[in-house]
Amino acid sequence: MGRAPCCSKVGLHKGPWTPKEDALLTKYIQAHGEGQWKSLPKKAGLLRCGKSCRLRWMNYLRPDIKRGNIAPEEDDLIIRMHSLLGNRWSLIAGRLPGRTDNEIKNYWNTHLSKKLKIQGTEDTDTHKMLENPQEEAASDGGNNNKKKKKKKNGGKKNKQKNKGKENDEPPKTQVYLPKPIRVKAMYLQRTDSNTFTFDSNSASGSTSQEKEESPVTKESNVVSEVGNVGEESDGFGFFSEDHDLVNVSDIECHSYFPTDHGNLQQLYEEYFQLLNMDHGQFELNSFAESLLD
DNA sequence: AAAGCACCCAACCGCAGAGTC
DNA sequence: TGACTCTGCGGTTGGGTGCTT
Repeated sequence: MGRAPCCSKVGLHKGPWTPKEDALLTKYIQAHGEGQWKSLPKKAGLLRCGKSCRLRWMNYLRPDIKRGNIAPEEDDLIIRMHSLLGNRWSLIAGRLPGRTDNEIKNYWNTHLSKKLKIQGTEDTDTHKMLENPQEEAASDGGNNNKKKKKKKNGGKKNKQKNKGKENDEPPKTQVYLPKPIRVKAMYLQRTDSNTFTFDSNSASGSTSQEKEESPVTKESNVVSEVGNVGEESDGFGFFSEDHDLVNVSDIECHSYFPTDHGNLQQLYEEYFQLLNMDHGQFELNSFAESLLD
């Protein structure tokens, strides 16, 4: 596998984006849609590498980005999802509408890992919730070699929150695979009539992992005691009814995402059950197996 | 007031999977 | 089949900002 030349190319800008660059990128994507990142900078008149453009769009400029103020329920979900999935930020982000993997990663590194370390509720190396927090915290020795800077007293801005709900999960008898929903940018596609459309198929997930998951999508929508996470068979109602393109003008981003704690809780429960089920009973698909690594 | 420290987060880097030729 | 490109992911860095001393 070769590596595409990227920012090492001479003459390309690096570092913080200027408002002008943001405007150029946004304008281009609104006109032509996402994708073709390699050629996008040139076409958009940007002196950036495609990778940088993609990152800027995905993590900052996308219209459905929800910035700042991680809600307590999101905070809680991140912690528990991390205990199940480890550092699979994109998967975790996929369950937190409007949040990017980068944001969650940053939030984890700056807030949550610290918090859990102090609370001793998770082994930050194995990502498993600890049964005996005190012992584990003691054995850890308080070293975190990955951090380039030592924190004093665990950080002055560290916000402690009362959790204590890790063992609240009621026993479930049925297991359902989580819906492989990846909340992505609204894929704006130009149509012949010069109107923009939302490509629901692309938006449902296009990463390599989601592609693996896709065969599960249908099966995972079986009616469950856990509760149907979304509406109809669309998961979060992200698709139009006929799974065809819909006019972007009809879309309001916030209305397509689960925002209440109940849905986030359901999502977590799906993962939780998946990871706790008896492997012998089921033939796990590749997605499920990947979660169990 | 200013120097040093700690924190936050946008952005970069390198790797790897998938697709294409 | 292998080389190459495109894309996405996770780890890491470094500059800006605010707090402490």
